[in-house]
Amino acid sequence: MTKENRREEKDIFTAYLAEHRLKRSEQREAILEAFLRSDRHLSVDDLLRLAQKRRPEVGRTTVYRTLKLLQAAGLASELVLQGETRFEREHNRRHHDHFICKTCGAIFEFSSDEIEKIQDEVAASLGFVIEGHRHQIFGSCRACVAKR
Amino acid sequence: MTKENRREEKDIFTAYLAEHRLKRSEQREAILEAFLRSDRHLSVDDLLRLAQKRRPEVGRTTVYRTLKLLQAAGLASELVLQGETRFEREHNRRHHDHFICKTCGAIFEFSSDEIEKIQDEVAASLGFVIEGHRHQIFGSCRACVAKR
DNA sequence: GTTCCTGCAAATCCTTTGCAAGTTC
DNA sequence: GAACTTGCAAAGGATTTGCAGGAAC
Repeated sequence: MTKENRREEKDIFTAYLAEHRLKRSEQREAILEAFLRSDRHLSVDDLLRLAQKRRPEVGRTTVYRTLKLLQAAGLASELVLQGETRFEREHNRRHHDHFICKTCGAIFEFSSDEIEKIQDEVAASLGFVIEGHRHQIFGSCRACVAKR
Repeated sequence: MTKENRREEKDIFTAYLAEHRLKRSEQREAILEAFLRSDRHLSVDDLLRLAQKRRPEVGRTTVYRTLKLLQAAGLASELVLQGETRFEREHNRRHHDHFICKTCGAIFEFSSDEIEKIQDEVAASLGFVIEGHRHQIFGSCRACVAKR
């Protein structure tokens, strides 16, 4: 992620804090910075470790609390993959779903307009109004298949 | 679910127990019976309550343990919907995915060969071998939309 | 009789909350 | 200085595990 993009998301966070009469803090900055710099799907522990590299005194509780703020600000979203809770960037990202390699644990993203379209049709035929969805595929990735 | 089908699944469970040198028990029977009689997506508590109607002494621990056995025997599968763990019958059922109404909490099942097909194509184009998937849609169901 | 099951209580794991001390505005 | 934030420790909720007594084979 480029520095300019991080700037944009930091500005959004600053605006979010101001709007809700919340305060900035070294911990929140460190957590957000670590979150933005990583392009992976982070667990709370991952993020705690990354944030602590910068500021060793950051506590796990603060990571949980800051993640809630980031979600409320539209910067992060939570996903549960194979029973594990993880977080990814949300702002300015196209909707996508996930493919998880059960062998190496890698997470890939995919998206298909076609699938979305059919999904909409299926929902419409049942009278449903869609607010969101989650689509996860499990299996083995190219590299792991090749190794066998 | 018909009596004959329940018979079939009970036989499978009996065979599973025999094969693994495990024993039958009143509790396991009561839990399986309750599980099969219900066509809903059950939480552990739901199942505990249902099983206790028949045998009040069934404990929560046994429900957890029996559900593990049912999954291993291919009779039950676990799904996590909106953060809640639930179980549904698995044997002889066509693959399907879930639509969850956020307003009334109802769970509907859907399936689309077209979606599966495109999903396979997407996976193939990335070199993935699919072992399974989970596809959930959230929104409002027909009844809840009509009420507004 | 041996092996497996059960329920309870205790232990775990993950996440949230209460609180006193420290920061930000 | 008032209001917010932090980390710790404690509390919560869901699930698992150790164990002594009971049931199945």
